[in-house]
Amino acid sequence: MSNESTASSNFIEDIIESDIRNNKNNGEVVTRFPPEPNGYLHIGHAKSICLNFGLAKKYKGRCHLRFDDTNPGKEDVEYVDSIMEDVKWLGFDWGRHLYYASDYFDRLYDYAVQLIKEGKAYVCDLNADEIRKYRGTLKEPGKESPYRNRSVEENLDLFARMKAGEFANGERVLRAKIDMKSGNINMRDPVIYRIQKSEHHRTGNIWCIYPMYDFTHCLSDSLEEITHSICTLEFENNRPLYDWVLDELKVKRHPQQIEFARLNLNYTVMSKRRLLELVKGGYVKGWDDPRMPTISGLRRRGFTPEAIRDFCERIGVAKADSVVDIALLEHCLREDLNRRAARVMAVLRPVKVIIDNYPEGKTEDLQAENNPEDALAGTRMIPFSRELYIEEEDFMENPPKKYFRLSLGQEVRLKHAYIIKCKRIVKDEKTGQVNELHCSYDPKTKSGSSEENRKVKGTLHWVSAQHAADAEVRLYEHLFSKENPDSGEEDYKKNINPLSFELLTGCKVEPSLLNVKHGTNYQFLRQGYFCVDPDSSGKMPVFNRTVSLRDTWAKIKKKEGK
RNA sequence: UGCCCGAUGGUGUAAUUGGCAACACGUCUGACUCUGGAUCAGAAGUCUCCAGGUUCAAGCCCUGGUCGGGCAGCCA
Repeated sequence: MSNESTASSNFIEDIIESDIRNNKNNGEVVTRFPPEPNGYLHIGHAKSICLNFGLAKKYKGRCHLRFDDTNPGKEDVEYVDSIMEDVKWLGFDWGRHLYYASDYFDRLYDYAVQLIKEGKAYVCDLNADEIRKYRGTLKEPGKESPYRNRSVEENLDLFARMKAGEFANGERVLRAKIDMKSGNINMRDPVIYRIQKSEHHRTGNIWCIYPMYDFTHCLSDSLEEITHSICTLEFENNRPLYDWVLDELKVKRHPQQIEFARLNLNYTVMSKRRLLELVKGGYVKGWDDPRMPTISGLRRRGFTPEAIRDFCERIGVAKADSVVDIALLEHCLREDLNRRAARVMAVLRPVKVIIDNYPEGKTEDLQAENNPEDALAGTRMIPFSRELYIEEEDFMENPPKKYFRLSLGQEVRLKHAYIIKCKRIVKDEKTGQVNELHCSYDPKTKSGSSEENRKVKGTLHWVSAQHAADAEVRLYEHLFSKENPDSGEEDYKKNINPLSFELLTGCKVEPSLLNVKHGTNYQFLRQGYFCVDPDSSGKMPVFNRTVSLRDTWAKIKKKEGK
């Protein structure tokens, strides 16, 4: 596992290295990952997590996990728990540095009082609608609120009464007194506290006023002595406000906010709002639906933390918005799984093969390597007998050229077993469907025996019919059929790929797969990587297709089809 | 005639901070193979958004454009 080290540097590291050279913050590097617990983490968060924890590790600093829980209406412990689980699963450790913005509510309140005392904040009685109107537009400056010049005493009194619960939701807010004519709308006397009489998942009902993001975030960073506060591009316009609050309050540590471009992936949607909608609307089976780009979805799909970290490393960090090709994610996954997943044989769409010249009732145990990429993975025995299953698509009555698989009169090797030749087809009289393939085998061609080293073009996977276990297999593809499903012209939900999920029952797998541990990754030979779903039981193993193998034959077919 | 940010092969990032544009994914060839997997070898593809300027030298600096993104929650 050497997927760190020599990746080329990015502009954030340049800034940090320069800060270290100048002994800024005494050369300390402290970062944080600050999720709001209002949804599940997704691969875009993974980029931020890898960045923040990675930076802390690289520069021997630390990275905090802080829940930005200032909006009780939308937040929930369910999300807190899942976020912690996901960060841990990704392989990061915040140690004792677990924080909640809600832990700072008292201090934040004191800071607000300080601002009021210095005449830099005021209680405003305008309602939300009026505030919007006074704010002006992108092109026109705003107007000052009629409540802007209240006395400090009156502001103090009103703010205390807001806290005491004397007013209804929305009746008053606390605003920073900055500049209603600023070109940056965030600076037009932003609201920093609002009344919200709802129960908070951690502080219960003791607060009925809650601080806004712009006030909370910078001060939380400062309180935790963060040095580099890394966030996504949409907060660029908030940076002047971030700096304003810290400057006016004259805090000891003033972290530097640095923005980077969030991750976008083609064939998927990433916004929390969209993901929530997919879950709540029943378009997927939950936050951990294997088609979701959530960490829990990827985990259930069979992704490994290593693959995700490697991906985050490779995509880099920059300020230009971009869309990463999902093929890169899949590449990282295959690369990791290739060296760790045990090979097994599973027939997804079985067709029966009868080897006429193989003795009835005979069973042989054949040795099979578990992973050709890993000598330490060892071998196992798999049973072979007269009746087998092979993959439906591995036989064609009228094969096109370059078809290396089984057809009438043609030979193929059965992996780890013998070379067989197809002699006769038994079809259903009515449907014409192939029921049985009668073959002969050549006893001299047993795998491992050196006498007969005849080469055949094709090698198939198979399972012994009497020994095979039944299994359920769930096939997944991209959730959306368009590269950019949410481009705006149409409802993104119209672009959901109807083939993104396919359920296969009656699959036949080798007996070693009967009692397997949830989450284990396997490679089904010639098919792809699959992992054991939590729905799996000792009676009926259930596998999710994580990702298919690279398939040159499929590519050839596709090309010729066009 | 608001403010802020960005632009380098198809995609994502680099470029010793001003020195003959590189890496990865993808694509295409070929070799090898008891996985049409993996691996190996190779190829095509960017004259760095445009126009000026500074300089012996510009993807990097300056000026002006063009195009793209973000901002008008009592969300974060």
